Amino acid sequence: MADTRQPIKAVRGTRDILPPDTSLWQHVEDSARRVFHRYNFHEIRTPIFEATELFARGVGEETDIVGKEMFTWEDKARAQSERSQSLTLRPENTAGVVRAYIEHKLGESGMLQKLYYVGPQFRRERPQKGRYRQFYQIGAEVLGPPSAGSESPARDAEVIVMLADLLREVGIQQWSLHLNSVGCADCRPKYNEALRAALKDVVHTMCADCRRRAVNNPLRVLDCKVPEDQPKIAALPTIGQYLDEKCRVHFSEVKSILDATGIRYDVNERMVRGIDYYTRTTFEFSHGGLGAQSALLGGGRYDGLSESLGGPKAPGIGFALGLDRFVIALEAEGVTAPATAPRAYIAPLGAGMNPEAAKLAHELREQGMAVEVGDESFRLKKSFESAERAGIPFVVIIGENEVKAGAFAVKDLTSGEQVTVSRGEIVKTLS
RNA sequence: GCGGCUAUAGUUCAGUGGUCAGAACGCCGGACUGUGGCUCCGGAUGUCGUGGGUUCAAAUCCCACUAGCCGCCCCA
Repeated sequence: MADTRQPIKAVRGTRDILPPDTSLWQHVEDSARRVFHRYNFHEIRTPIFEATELFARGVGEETDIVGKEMFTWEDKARAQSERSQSLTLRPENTAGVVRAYIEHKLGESGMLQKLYYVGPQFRRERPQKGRYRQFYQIGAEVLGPPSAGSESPARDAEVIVMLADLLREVGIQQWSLHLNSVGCADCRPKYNEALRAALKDVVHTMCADCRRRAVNNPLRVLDCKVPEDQPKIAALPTIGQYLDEKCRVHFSEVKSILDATGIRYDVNERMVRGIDYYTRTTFEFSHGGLGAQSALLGGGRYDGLSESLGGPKAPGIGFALGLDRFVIALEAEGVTAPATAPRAYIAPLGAGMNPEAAKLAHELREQGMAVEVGDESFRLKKSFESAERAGIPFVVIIGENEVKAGAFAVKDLTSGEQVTVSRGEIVKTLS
């Protein structure tokens, strides 16, 4: 038997989010839902765990996420009717959404699907500020058959504009948008080849990290922060030079729409994304003051994902926003959630007054008013202090005098004024 | 997964070998027996992260573990 005095703690990389922090989280979630609905997005809820195969095929076998960061277990068969299978806590939600799109044949409607989700994701990384093993994302996906317009650069731009709206709505001001195109299945391999060829000549003069990246993932070399390497990196070929005609046109139309809507962005040809499925447009909104985890949200187009999961052709674009980091950014900018306190504190005074207080509280709550109730054992001073501390503007006293008179004493804590009102007038007095 | 820093009251922290571990804020009680904010008085804060070791003696030194933070990798 374990020592029962030893309290059990939240496991590494997980945490509790408590009030009043939760109200800031709700502020972000409520804002997101509001903004998304303006853009005609609808919520989808997919399972928190899926077949491991989904992420292996969707996110990419070679990615860090799939290679070393997934919570995976073998779910053993316990009955003849069950089969054993490998399951994984979702490390991201796009694969699950596309799986659902395919499974429910949403493309058959011929309509563009505009879906958003809110929920926990799981990655087994080293925890840090703004990086947790259970973290929360808000994301959205636009996908559908090409005939529904899913391939249009207008979709890319609309998603990005929506995010700028969300940032404004929520109150984040110090953001920057980084934009890139990573090309398609035709032109990206050509760029990769060119990059490898160029690196062959200079990589031996670069830092140890770069020498390793040049072999594993040449695109990552572009991310290097070592000052001495910068001139060499600047001389490497850029993806822009290798985009084919269609990709180039697509990218320039995305930019035109952003220009038309007044969204500021930097084209960053060195921006590399960690998930295999991205094609053409990729983007990232970042925020200062987040330290090593500066990315607030990121996304991009994934024209081949549905097919790689065995589905129909269904080009799409989406993003994921890290709520944990988003909230840190909000705090850094001093954004606070609108305060919510009950309207009145009902203070029963003296033995036998609890039922009277409960009766009044119930009547007020039935009419939609939020109220808090003290206890007949409290001295009045304690009731007033409790109301004061909770930010409740009115105290309603119910004692012997009030019951005899058939009225309540109502004190406005802001003005200090106290009046006596009948049961029938109390709602008006408190409103 | 790698490197570094850290862990003492609810919170922010002081305390680097020697009576029973401290401050501020917060909390509780009283002055004020049915009236908050200000003031004054009093009180409790705690297996000093966990487990070992060294020592006559450990919050303090050593080791391991756990957790957090910073950076790397990577990423939301």
